[in-house]
Amino acid sequence: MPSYLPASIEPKWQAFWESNKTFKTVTDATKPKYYILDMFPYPSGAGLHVGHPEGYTATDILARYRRMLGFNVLHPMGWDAFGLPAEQFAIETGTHPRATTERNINNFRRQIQSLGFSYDWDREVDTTNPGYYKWTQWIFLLLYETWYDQAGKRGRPISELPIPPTVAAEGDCAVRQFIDSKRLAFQAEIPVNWCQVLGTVLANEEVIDGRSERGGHPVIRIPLKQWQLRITEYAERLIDDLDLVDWPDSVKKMQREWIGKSDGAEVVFPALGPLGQTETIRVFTTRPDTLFGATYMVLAPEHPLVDSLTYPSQKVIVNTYREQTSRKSDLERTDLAKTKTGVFTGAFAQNPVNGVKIPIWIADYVLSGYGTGAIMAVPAHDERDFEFAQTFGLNIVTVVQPTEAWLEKTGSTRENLTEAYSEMGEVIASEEFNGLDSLTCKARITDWLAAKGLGKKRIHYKLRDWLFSRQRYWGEPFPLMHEIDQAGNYTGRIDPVDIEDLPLQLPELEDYKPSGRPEPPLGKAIDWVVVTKKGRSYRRELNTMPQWAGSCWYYLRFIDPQNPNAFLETEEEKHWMPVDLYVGGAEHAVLHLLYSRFWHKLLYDRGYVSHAEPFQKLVNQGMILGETEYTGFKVNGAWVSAKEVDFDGGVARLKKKHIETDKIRLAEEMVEKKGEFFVLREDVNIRIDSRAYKMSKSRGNVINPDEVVNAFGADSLRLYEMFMGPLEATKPWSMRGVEGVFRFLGRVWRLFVDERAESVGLSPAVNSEPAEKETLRLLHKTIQKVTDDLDGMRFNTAISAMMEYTNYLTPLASKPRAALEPFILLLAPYAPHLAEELWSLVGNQKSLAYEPWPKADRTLLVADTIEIPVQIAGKIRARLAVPPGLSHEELKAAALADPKIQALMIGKSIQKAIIVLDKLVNLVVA
RNA sequence: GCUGGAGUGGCGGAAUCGGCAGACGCAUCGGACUUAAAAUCCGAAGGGUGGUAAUCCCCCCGUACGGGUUCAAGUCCCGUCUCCAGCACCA
Repeated sequence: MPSYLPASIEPKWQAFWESNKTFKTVTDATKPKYYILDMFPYPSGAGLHVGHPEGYTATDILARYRRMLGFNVLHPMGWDAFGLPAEQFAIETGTHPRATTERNINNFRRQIQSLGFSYDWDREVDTTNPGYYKWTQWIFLLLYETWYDQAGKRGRPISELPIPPTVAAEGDCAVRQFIDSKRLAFQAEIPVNWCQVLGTVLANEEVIDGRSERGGHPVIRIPLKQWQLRITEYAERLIDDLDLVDWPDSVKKMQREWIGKSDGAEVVFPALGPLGQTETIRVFTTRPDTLFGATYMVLAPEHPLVDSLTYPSQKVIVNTYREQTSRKSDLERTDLAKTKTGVFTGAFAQNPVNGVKIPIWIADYVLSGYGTGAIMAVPAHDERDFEFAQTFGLNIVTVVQPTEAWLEKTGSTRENLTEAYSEMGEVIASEEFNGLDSLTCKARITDWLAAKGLGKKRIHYKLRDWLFSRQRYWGEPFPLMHEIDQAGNYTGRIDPVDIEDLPLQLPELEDYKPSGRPEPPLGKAIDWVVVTKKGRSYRRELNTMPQWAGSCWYYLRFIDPQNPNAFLETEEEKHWMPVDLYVGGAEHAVLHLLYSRFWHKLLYDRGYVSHAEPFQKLVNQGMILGETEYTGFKVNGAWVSAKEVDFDGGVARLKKKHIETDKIRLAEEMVEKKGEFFVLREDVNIRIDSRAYKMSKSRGNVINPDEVVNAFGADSLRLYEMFMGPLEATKPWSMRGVEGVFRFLGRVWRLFVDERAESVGLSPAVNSEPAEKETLRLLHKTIQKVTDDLDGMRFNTAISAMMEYTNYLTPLASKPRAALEPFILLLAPYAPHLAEELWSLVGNQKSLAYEPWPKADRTLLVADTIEIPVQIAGKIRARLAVPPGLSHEELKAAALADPKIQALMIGKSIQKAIIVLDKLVNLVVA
């Protein structure tokens, strides 16, 4: 019985593509290029889950489609294989991370290849391969050898850095320090996020709510000397150049907010210390227009002036407060946001605009890491300051006139606000600035301050420099050496490893466990650490790079993956860049994409790449959830309605009483829908919880693609993932849905193959007779629809169209090749194995991978008759079967000739007739 | 709290520009084929405790909820609710 058996078709064609190098990409300048890229995976030990192939299938379909359209397509795949999980796993199991990484990569490759993606495997890259990380290290050195010219707004070679004469006069050591302080890769002692459990520092971006993004371990702030990358220099361009790319607005917005540009002024407040000394407090404000409303100041508890400004009488209370806050984690500091805390230092500052004396407080709602770590507080116009002023009974002075509507809504008066008025408005109680609108006043007051030397215009960013060093083993070693003198002490001189000595390979280590202290494990590689070069002795830099390093530039290496002499060849770069379409998960909206853009801009400034932005179009695929679960609740064996229960997927508790309830997983047959909710079939008063959850090992709802391929084949998996819904949407898995598309592929198979025959062969119904007019019309309609939907990445509706066409063809006794063969080509990007099999079955020798894409003939799309609904007062009362292309008058006449309409028109007259050609007739009657 | 996105049959979803709501698929039901079952093929189906002898046909209601604009609203406007995601003392 020659039924549709993917298990016999799919491996055959995968082997064919591999041995014929069908998808090997050769740069061809005579064709338009199309670079279509997936976010390469981290090869975890768990293997592929069904979320991975969602994006991969979408890009594969488009890659295959573009090839058929005659594009020179680059579609590569590789591995982001450095990083914490491999190392954690290695530590737990005692296997070397290289071994587990290799095993995981092999498993991922096997799984990905079993899905029939058309990657050019000759271009595979692996970030842990020394041939790859040689160039990661090379780019790091480029950062090290670059300074940012703010005037020219670009990174330039460090050799071009102008040395101020005063520095030059101080000698070589001062010059070296000056240069080091300007490099884009630099060392600084700063408070960093230290994670004890992971034994490493983490970037701000890797810390979520005071815990590590990976593993959720607690993170504390300690000062450490660390390597950083000066991404802040690129802040402005990273914002501005978002205008150049076709990305989802949400991602652009997230990046803009992460960079967090705010425009304002830095203002200087003189303050009187306890010893009679005058200290200068610098604050940053975005609202200099409210300066007259500043009634107190707040320093972050960590602010350097706190000690010298605290009066003896306040010493104890201030020190106690500082100690308390230092013990709080970032998490606790934000969690306790509801009530503001703080203490008075005893000192007063002078408001520079009106000379008023205002008290200086310390409070942990002011962050040491942002702006200057100090603020002028304007309680009338800032919510946080208002709350603080209320708590401690501080003055509130209104300097922007609230609108009447606002005063009424909040029950405030100008003199007595019930909450802060943070809108712009007319400036009042501000002497010479009265009557201006906030925006004008902001500029005027800034100019006024600048003229008096009391302040200046200032732009601040939330973005911090990128903490780039990690105290872990499984990462790229820094290609830097610290000189030591004969006694073994550091001289302060740092030299890069010579380009010809790259890659600087990771040393073999027996024990790569983090020590739990900030000393990196690489220090244990005694022989590796000490180097003598050109008569100088060095100790190597012991930190390794974060996982992001390798993924920052992999899209460039794919263009020229084996090049031993350069990270990529210029002409190749010019041909292929930028990436035309980049598809991946939304979880990389900030981190990976921001870091990559930063590195790309460095390479652009230094002349190694030809575009300012690497990724022209970006699409985030949505998450695939597990199968929908129906959950009922029981207490002491008795059903409880879901409306009585608090349940978010984990523990279920009775509302108010906090009694934990039993959770019962229910089969679909046991529940039914009643109104808005699902209820128990046996007792419709019991409401049931119904939802789909994120796939996770602990929930046990993970779908392994291998199982799906074994049961239904790769084509069914691909097709189902695309048929589920729009690519960007979050959607629940359904194994029955996979079965549905499998049945569809079976129907396609049977269009060609007679299942009742002895062996696989073309069905006798398939013939070379000309196709009927209606068949051709539907074929071309399908071609049109599938093509349009591919261009718009609406894969689900394209598949629907192909299903409809198949449903039309199935009952036909005669199946002309002219109706079938173009259809194989339409299906090919989605179900390539089946399509190749059918293509060869109808007599082709070659793969269809480069067959020209079918073109819709518009002249064949016109139907003989179309149906026109006729409405009376907006309600459909009749349908007309008419030829297309009738005029307004003809349509109106046809509608009025309809017996049903005539019956309804008795005793009525037409007020107005709305006629949309070939669409509808609507009669407004009286 | 702020900022996005979403809410359509039993389920996933479609309706691309304001013009026939529910395409396509799943689940369900009926029929054909079969000794029987599976598979396959053909067909039905939003709801109505509305009219009718009737499965034909007609009528009413229906895109989270309440209003509005329009000849016409899932689609546009105003307000409310719920869910998802991101951000969260950034001065």
